[in-house]
Amino acid sequence: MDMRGIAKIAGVSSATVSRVINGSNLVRPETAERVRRVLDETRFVPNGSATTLKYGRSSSYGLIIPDMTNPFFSEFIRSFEGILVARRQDMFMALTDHRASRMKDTIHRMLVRQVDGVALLASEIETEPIETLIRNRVPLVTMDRRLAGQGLSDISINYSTGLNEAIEHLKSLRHQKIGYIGGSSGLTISDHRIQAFVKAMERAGLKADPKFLLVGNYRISGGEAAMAELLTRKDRPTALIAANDLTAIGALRALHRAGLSAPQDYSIIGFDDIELCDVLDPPLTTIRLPRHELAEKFATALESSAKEPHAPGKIYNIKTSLVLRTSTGPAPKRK
Amino acid sequence: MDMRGIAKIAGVSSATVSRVINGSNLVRPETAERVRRVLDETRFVPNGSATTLKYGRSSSYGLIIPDMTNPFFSEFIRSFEGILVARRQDMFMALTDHRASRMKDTIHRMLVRQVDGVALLASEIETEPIETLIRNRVPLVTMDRRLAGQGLSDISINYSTGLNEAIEHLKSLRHQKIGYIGGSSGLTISDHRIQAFVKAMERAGLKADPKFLLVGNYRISGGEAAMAELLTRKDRPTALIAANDLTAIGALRALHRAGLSAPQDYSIIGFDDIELCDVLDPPLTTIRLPRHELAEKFATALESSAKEPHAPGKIYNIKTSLVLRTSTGPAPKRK
DNA sequence: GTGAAAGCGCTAACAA
DNA sequence: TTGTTAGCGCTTTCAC
Repeated sequence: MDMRGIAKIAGVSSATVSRVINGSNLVRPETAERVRRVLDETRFVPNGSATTLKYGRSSSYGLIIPDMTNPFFSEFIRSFEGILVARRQDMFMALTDHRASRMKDTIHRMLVRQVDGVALLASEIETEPIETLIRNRVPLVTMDRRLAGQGLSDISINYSTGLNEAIEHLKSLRHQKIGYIGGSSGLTISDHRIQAFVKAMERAGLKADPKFLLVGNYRISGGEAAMAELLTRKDRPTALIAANDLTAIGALRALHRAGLSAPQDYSIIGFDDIELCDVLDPPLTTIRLPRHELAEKFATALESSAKEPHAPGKIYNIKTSLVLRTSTGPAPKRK
Repeated sequence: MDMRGIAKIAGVSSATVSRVINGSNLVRPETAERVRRVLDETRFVPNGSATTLKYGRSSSYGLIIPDMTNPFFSEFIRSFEGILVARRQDMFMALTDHRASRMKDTIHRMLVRQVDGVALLASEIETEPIETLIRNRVPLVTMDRRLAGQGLSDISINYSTGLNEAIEHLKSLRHQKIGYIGGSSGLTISDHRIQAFVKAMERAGLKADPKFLLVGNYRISGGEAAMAELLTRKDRPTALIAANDLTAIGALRALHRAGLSAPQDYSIIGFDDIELCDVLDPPLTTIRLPRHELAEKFATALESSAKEPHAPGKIYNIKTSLVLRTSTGPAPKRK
């Protein structure tokens, strides 16, 4: 059943049916009512691809995520999807599994689908797919690339607010040697995080000892390996900040396996504030990156670029803040 | 740029361009080559909505998930997405947040998008949205409803295999009183699980004491509350099987809070085998529901229904099995 | 206030 | 082997 069918039953033209469906006010109320009744009775479902073809817009957005396994992303998706539904928009989702090579194909598929914009949360980004989007005039919003341009916006993360709080907190607990377990090397987002850490340390008048800057992989395994390696050393920090919560959980595990515990032996601070933090033992002190706000900024940025394709993109900022739980405590008195 | 534009540059008609893109072999190789060069040079992206409109199929599927927070679903999505990508199909994702009321709108949006089928993993299912899909001839695949029909298939879970193993395992550790913490009440999937538990107990010659059949909510909170309540009683089981891993994790937490631990004081078995199980303390013995296989069956079922809309749907079966870790041990000797 | 008709970009039947 | 053309279902001028 199409609009012509509805039109025939209701004794009007398909133009009128279209007007009724789209809430145009140049239809006589009685006519509209008659059409609406037929629409209901037949449970009419319009063909979206015809609308998209005609209209040039699909009212759907593409979402590209590196990794479903990280709860940070699943929690983001939940918020993002909720916001889109409220705006009557749909979501195409694609996963890159951290492989930049997957991106090209993914972007192509989204272009074919005529998405009105793309939210890109993966950090493994090459310039080519981005140029492809720009060339096709499809707005793109990225996370923490700190670059904007025509049809290109970014949600930049202000790590300093949370990190300053975190380091002040540790300092007040008499920690002097504070280490950092970073994310995968080679990603700009990892660079941003570690730079922010070093800067926050300096600001607090502490030394960010290069020996205490370890590398992880944003997963539990990376945090566990880094902490385990650290425990084999003689000279060690008394507190650690991790690049994300999974990394911190890994560090906690390594501690546990070594018969140690937080916060008695080490203070551990994560980053993200995934729901799991609250359920851990000990509950994880962490730097919160507000997911719902992040999702809202993505949606806002996408929509405004989609509406005004010629307006330049913007850089949006999002603050982080410390969430105190019990994985941090006074520095142990050691030799 | 559309196919007509490409055609003009290459000096052919748009039909030929279409043939080249779709790999038709009735194009002279030289012509095809010339067209392909233009396609590359202009980085042509076809308009998928036109194809969908013409063709009546969108090569995309809808996926409806109740809850991103449960890692079981995120792990499923990862597999499912991978399978679809390999088949050059896309995925529309929608979340119901466990509310049946959201389903109607969700299904409607998917119909508008002309999806070729819907994978429905939510358990809160009313008949109306299902009928809507059938009426519109869109194949539907559900999980553990154990119902099939025209355009309707189901992936049924064989709980018995895993549960029998689990209960034999507990029995061999001298557990006699085995309890069960179920999922949300009122869902058929919860009924299937508890019935399978009772049956497996009987099969092992043990009594499934109704007092030891508790209710949870498939989340950590439900498992924790149920276990906490259990601990206030005098007469208690020595082992517990949970309706999913999150429930088991909750039970573990409650134990821990009460100063008890698994497997010394209680043996705990989960269900699903999410990745987290391996990282818990203690690592959780659980009944594995193989996610990748589940995703493959969904994809297979969808594709075969989409290809042959008139063939009747099928019921696919999927087995479960016990994964031994260390949250289970010998029954403690008590009074 | 309503209808007729063109056209969005693609594909497939038919013609050449 | 290639081109012409109709039409998928919708929206939107432009006439009436």
